[in-house]
Formats: sequence, structure tokens, C-alpha cells
Amino acid sequence: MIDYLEELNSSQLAAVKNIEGPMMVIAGPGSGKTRVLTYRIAHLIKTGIDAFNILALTFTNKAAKEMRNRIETIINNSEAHNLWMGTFHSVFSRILRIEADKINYSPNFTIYDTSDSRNLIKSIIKEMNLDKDYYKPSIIHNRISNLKNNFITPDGYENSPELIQTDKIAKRDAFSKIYYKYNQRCFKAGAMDFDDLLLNTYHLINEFPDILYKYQNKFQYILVDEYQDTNHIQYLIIKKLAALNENICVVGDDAQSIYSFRGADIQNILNFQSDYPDYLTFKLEQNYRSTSNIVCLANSLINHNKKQINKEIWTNNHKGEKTIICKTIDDNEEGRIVSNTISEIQRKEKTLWVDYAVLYRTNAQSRSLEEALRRKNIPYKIYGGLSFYSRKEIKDVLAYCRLCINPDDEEAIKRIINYPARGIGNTTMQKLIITADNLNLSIWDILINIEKYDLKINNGTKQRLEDFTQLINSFIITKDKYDAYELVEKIIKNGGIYHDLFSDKSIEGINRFENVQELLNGIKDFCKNTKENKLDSFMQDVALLTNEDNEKENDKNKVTLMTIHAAKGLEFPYVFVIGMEENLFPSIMTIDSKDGLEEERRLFYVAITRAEKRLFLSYALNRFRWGKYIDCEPSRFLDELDKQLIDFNEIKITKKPTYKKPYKLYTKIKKEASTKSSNLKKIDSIKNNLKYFSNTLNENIMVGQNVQHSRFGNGKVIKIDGEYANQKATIFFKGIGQKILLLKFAKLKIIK
DNA sequence: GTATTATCTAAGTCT
DNA sequence: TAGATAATAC
Repeated sequence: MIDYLEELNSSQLAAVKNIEGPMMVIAGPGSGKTRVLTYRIAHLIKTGIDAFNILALTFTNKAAKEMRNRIETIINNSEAHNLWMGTFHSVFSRILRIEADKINYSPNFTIYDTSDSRNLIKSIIKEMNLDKDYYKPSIIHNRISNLKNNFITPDGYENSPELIQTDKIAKRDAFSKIYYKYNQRCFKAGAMDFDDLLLNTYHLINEFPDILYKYQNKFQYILVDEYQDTNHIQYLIIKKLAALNENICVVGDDAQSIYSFRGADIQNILNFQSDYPDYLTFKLEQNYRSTSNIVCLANSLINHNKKQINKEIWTNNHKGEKTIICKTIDDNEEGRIVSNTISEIQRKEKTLWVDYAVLYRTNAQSRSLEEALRRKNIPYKIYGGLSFYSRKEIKDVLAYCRLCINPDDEEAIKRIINYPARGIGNTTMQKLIITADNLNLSIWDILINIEKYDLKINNGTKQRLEDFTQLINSFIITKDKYDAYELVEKIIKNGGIYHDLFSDKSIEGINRFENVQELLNGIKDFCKNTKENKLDSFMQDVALLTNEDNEKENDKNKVTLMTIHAAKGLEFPYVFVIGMEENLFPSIMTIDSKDGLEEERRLFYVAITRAEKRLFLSYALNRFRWGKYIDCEPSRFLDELDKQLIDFNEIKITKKPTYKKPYKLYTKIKKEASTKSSNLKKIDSIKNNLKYFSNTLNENIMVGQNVQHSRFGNGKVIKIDGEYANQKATIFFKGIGQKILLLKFAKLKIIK
């Protein structure tokens, strides 16, 4: 057994050993916060507290998983399995599924993700014939989400002249009606959105004292990580749950609060102090992560913020190198410089790729980076952006699955009632929705009793609807007979998805097919690893999954590309923060308000403090944004950094290559080629361009070579067909078999 | 009702 | 620029 208490410094040890009572740990970046949390939980269990009685709320599911594993090794038994540990959303959805009947939901309720919610709002706006210039789904949704997070129901909204006035001015008089309808439709569809998971949990424990009591007794020890990023509802729920025992430990850092847009409220830290007057504070101020230069640089930045809890972050680590700020001509050059620098350091210092991270303010910035890294054959992985689970083909398959579990799910029905095309169009769908809405029933209720209602549809359409109902029913009937994998396989085959995807031989089509295959593989793994291998179990938290939750083995040693938000809690030896420009970072949306600006500064603080050994900052004078080049100015944050800790422009600006930007060239060609124009001259010139393009990107892949593919792993090239951009390689992958891949999309790396 | 093409419009961070 | 929507032809 590891003697865990030996590995802590005095303040960490004090925080770990203080078992009873309310306590707050203020933990600077790199100060061993996760260590304190894991050791504290391990210590609780070691002193005889039952793991069943511990609740730990983390910020990501990945963090929870890692922590659980570490606790398991520390305490050397499997008791850690009994811990309740996860994000607020996943823990609360688990409680809600157990207690669903109390609030008139089925335990199999659906979780609507952002796009489900927005689609629903969009159709409500359409049904109400509202002016879509004033009623934009995303704005309405944000507003609803904000209200929910501030605990304001539609009725509460109606009672607030102030809120009503705000919407009146914005010409959104019908807002409260939309809000009301949205809730009603979610409920009827047996669905909760992300905010409902919190709100309904609050309702549950607020209105059912026996349930509150049950969980108060169960969760005798509560730990909350990243407390600075909890919102008001989360605060209220924790407060209620902890009220009986008051054994609550919150861990956070006000300087790293970066989620106010999601309702996070630093006020929660102050509330904690007034709620539990006899609380104890532990400050972790020693940074073990970064060089002293980086720690001082971060301090010099964050001192510009007015709102702060007093603390002094310091380190014993050696000085290290200065931070480099690099000016570049445009975003493409920025990408090139970053990738050149990475490969240079990698060559000199023999590091792993996983030691590098490139961080940015917005997801859109990843593109120029990707291009540069690919050109240098540097393996990378992008986090965030379009998640695997938000791809159309994946959502389609999951919509079938959702219907099997909860046929009332309106968004799922809308998604697939005509996918694959079965002749049920918009008009029919509108009739169904309106009838259901009028009768206060779900669409499925109408479908299964279609004879009973006068929908004014012709017999052909009616037959098609009946066929659809029959199809879904056939899955529902057999859903307990098969495990999740078998059932989804049946759905894909019988539902016509397989046929639809398989017949599409375009590049995108092949890609979609592969994605569905990957989903199936994921479900197969799930079935192998759990006893509860029915579809119900698989679907339970699928809406709460993110890309990080299904990390692949061969993704491990890669350069990380992610937003700063996503990088919270992580650390890397080498960190690049790109796009240090006004209007981008700080974002243009925040520069008008002091609070907004302070939050952006905290965000930059988070970015800086991810770095262990070296930090590189860069900005471009020109950036391709919103379809055109715009002039940029360096970020004001750069001026706020201590100049003594910085070297400007140490990286030499590489000579601009003479070729045009391949990406642009390619999209242009794709567009031209698809217009089927038979202008010979044009095609000729396109061919020449493509030749150039494919030569630059494919790095001369030849028969017999060993190559690496991001998904399939290592393989050998057997055959190459086609010309230029249409070049296809037949490759044999170990353990997977033969695949035909289009070279320009396959992102192959030659292995020597 | 469906598939294709032309036009318009928005543009952030995440569970 | 890219995604959504409107317009058009089948």
C-alpha cells in the first residue's frame, strides 16, 4: 500500500486529515488539488467511512474516472466502486432515474442535448408563426437556460415585470409563451434538457422531504471539485444535501473561474462562508507544476484583476526559460511556426508528442493548426469541436435507439420519421405535431392510434406512418431479448440505415459509414464490459458523453489541440497559446464589461498555468475570420505580463512558401468540379492544380509502404488507384483487414 | 414529396 | 467560410 500521507505537504495533509465539518480548500494552479481530493477520499475510506456514504462531484467524467482508479490503487481494494462520483449532471441524472416516478417521469427519460433543445424551440417558434428575426432559437435557448439556472420557472418569469420588460424591449413579447411551451413539450416527450437535470433534482429534494432525507443520510460526506464553477442551483442542491451532516468539502480557485456564461457564480464561495460560519479554510499556494518563470508570469497577469481572494502562489521549482511571444504575419504562418517549433523541440529533447498542447480561445482556430501539423507529419488530436456524438449519422442511429427506450421522444421522431426517406414529409409531420399539441399527447400517442384521429392525410401517407410505427414497435418488442449491440445492429439493418449509408460511395458517405461502424464498436465494448448490457443502460448517459470519454488507445501519444476551457485541470510540459489578439482573446463579446474582461483574464491565467516547462504565446497581424482577412492587434493581456519574463520573437519567422494555400485551392476545385461543367480547359487546369495539391499532401505514398492511420492503426499499402485528388489506396490494417481509403482524407503517416 | 441548386446570414466558451 | 434556408425542377 502507498503511504499516502507521506506524499503530502503540510497544508495538503491538513486538508486531507480534516474529516468532519464544512471546509473550503482554495487551491492555486498546480498545487496538488486533485491529489488532495483523491487522498482525502482514500483517507475517509481508510478511517472506516463506507464508500457508499461519499459523494464526489467533479467537473468532467474523465476526472472522476481517473480519480476512482487512483483511489482504488491507494486503498488497494475495490470498494471505490461504491463511491458516487461524477459530474453534477451525471450524478443527478442517476438520482433522477431512480426517483423518476415522483416527478412523473419514466426512469427511461431522454436527455435533450443543446441541438435537441434548439430544434424544439425552432419548431415552437415556427408553429407560433413568430418573426424569426426577433426569435432566434439560440438566443431563446440561452435565455431559457439562464432562467432555469437562476431558478426561475415560467410562472416565476410571469411574476417579474423586470424580465418581461427586457423581452418586450427586444421585441420578444411571446417569450414566456415559448418558455412555457418548451417545458411542456419536453415533459410530454419524456425528456429533460441539461438544465432540467439540475432543476428537477432541486424540485425532487425540495418537495419530497423523505427523499431528501434518504440522500442526506446516504451522502454523509460530500466533496465538490472546481467549486468556483458551480452555479446557483448546484449550490442550492449541495447545501440541501449537506444540511444534515455538514460534512462538506469544496475545492476551488476563484482565479480560475471561467464558466460564468453557464451561470457559474463566484458568489458561491462567499455564500459558503456565510452558510457555514465555523468552516475551515485551507490554502494550497505552493505550485509544483510550473517553472518559477511561468508562475511569476501568471501572477503578474492575474494581479490586474480586482476581484480576488487574497493568496500568494509561489514555487520552489527552478527558474526555467523565459516565455516567448511571437508575432506572425497571419494565422497560417502562426500554425507553421507552432508546428516547426514543436518538431524542433521534439528532435532536440526527445519528448513525446503528448507533452505538447496548443490552446486557443475558439474552436475555429484549430484549422490552420491542423493543416500545419499534418504537413509536418505530427500526430495530433483535437478535443471539442464537433463531437463524435453530434455527427448527423451518429445522431440518426441514436435517435432510433432513443425511440426504443422512450417512444415519446419528439426530437428523435422528427429526426428519423423520414430517414431513410420513406415519403413522410414536412406537411405530414406538421399535422402530427399540431394534433399532438392540441390534444396534449405525444406524437407517438397519435401514431399508435392513428385510426382514432382525423389527421386529414391520404391513405398512402397513413400506410407509410403505420409502417414506421410498426418498424419502431418491432424494435421495442425485442429490446429486452437482445443485448445493446445486437439490437442496434438490427436497427441499422432493418431500419434501412445500413442500406442508405452503404449505397453512398462518396467520400463523405464512406466516412459516415465508418463512423456508424465505430459507434457499433463502442456499443460492443460496452456490452463486453458490463453485466447490464441492454440498450437501456447504454443509452442512460449517452447524451452526457463527450469526446474525451471515448479516447482510443492509439490516440494516446499525440499533440493536444483544445480550447482553453477544455484544458482546465490539465497540464502539459510545452504549451502554446495562439491567437493572442484583441477581439479574439479577449473575445469581442466581453470587452465592454469589466466582469467579462476579468473573466477573460482568468481564462488566460488558466492557459498560462497549464504549462510545466515552457510557454509560447503568439499573435497574428492578419487573420482569416468570417470569410475574409481582417487586421488584428496584439492582445492587451500581453502588455500586462511582466516584461522581464518574456522574450519577443525568438522564433525566426519562416520564409513564406511560394505555393498557394492548398486548403483554399482544394475547396475551390471541389466546388468547380462539382458543377459538372465540361469546359475542357478548365478541367485541365484543375487537374494540374490537383496534381500539385495531392503531391504536397500525400507525401508520395507508395505500394509496399507501412503507414499509420488515425483510426485503424498501422497497415501496409497494397494498391493505389485513381489520379490526383481521387487517389485511393488499398491498405491492409492488422486486425482490421483491408480498407480502401481516399488519400487526401485518410491523413496517413508514413512509418519508416 | 424529394433532390438539387442558389442565396442568405452569422460568426463563443460547455454539460 | 459554412451552415441553413429558400427556390427550383423533377
